[in-house]
Amino acid sequence: MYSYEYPRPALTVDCVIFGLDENDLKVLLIERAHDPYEGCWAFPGGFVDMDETTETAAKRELWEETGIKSMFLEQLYTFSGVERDPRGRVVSVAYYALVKLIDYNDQVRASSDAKKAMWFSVNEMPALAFDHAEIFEMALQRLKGKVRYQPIGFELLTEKFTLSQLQKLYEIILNKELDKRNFRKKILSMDLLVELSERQQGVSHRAAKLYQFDKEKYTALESKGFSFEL
Amino acid sequence: MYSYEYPRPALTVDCVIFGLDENDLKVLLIERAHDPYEGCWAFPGGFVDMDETTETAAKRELWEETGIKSMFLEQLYTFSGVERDPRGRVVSVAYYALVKLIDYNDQVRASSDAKKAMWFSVNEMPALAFDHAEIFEMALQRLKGKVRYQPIGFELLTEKFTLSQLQKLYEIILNKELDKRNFRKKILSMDLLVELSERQQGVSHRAAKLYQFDKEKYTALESKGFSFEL
DNA sequence: TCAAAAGTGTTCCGAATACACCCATGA
DNA sequence: TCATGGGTGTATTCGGAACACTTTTGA
Repeated sequence: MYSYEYPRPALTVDCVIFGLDENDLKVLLIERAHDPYEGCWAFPGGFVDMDETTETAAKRELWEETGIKSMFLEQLYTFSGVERDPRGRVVSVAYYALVKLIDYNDQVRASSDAKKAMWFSVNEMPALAFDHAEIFEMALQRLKGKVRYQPIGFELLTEKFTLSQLQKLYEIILNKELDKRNFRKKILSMDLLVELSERQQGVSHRAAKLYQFDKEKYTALESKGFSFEL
Repeated sequence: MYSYEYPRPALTVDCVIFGLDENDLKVLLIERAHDPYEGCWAFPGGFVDMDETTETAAKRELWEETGIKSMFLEQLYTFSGVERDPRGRVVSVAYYALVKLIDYNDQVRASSDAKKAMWFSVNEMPALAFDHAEIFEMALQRLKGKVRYQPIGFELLTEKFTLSQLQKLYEIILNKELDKRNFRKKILSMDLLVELSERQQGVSHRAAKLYQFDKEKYTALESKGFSFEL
């Protein structure tokens, strides 16, 4: 038992994990096995230990619940509604993460059997536990906003990708169609993509060139006041 | 005494309060009266009560420490470094606020005597307690970023203002000079300002027209997908 | 009459948009 | 040979940036 002179809220983290498949932006949810909200879907999360930051806690939860180790992770917002957890006062620091979905599909599915984790399209979300619907809304808004002026979209793709895949990504996230020629013109003019000598494999049409995002180049440009904007 | 099965970090809020005077963007600091960091300057803040959200707590602290009641207030970031407070584990949710400085100068000064509150130019900051230097940096960056695509700058001015004052505001915050004609053209073309029939008083040169920000109009436009961008 | 800030338009340039056809490949 | 997506250039429009002089007012 731990005693304090004044009462303290419990502190947790919750993670909104975004992944992209062929046609959809998805998030990973976990089915709750216990009350409250038993059977309800919720974002993975848990208590913050005394010797870790909230960010470390978020990474740990992600690892424990999905097997995903390294990814883009950013603090979203701290939710502190007095009644947000029926068990008592719980303040939660929410994070959002971007993962290369296909890389981790198997691990997640493996851990699914134990914990019932599942990817849901952001357009077909089930009812969520606690105030997670609010967290979700904010995470989606943040992603939509951020993707336009920071090259974080690449975190959702594999290392090598075609320009069409990249365009599709933006179309899915921003939820609007983009012109192919204008998109390519703009993205290539930024000089952040490396054209590889490889090409797409096993497609029944002309194979597209593969590209890679050059993070060093981006960091260099950024520090010189360059702004990525789609 | 309050006892828990697992240890819990203490939860606090800290507030970065921005105000604008003639020539400078300023923040309000409080001189610490006790250890740790006695005599050091720090942002106003304190513990979160069990029956209030972090936002409520931030507003309360602001009221207690400065007498300022209503202002723009937004969550900044949650700081959770394990060693950020030498007394033990303390997680702090930081907020930033924008106030019409001249309105509150007196109240703040009144409370100054008791608590030693003082406005510091953001360009002449003293050493800060805890990790408050980090909080400050983030708050300033956030303000600079946000001011460009949301009309929050008006929160720093009085109800009625001249276009030159508004331009000065942006020049101070963004830290660069703007062209007068282009600025006026742009800001007026947004149709968010109401031109009043009044004029400036007591200046020893041609008196400028006074304007007012039309919040209703902005909310209406915003919901129709309008984007404020300077 | 001088100092100090208010107020006002036009030109130029670059970026964003709109738009349609041929090419390569595997089935 | 056909279906499927890959790949490419130009003309137009719109917004941002640069730029200087006249007006008003109180001291």
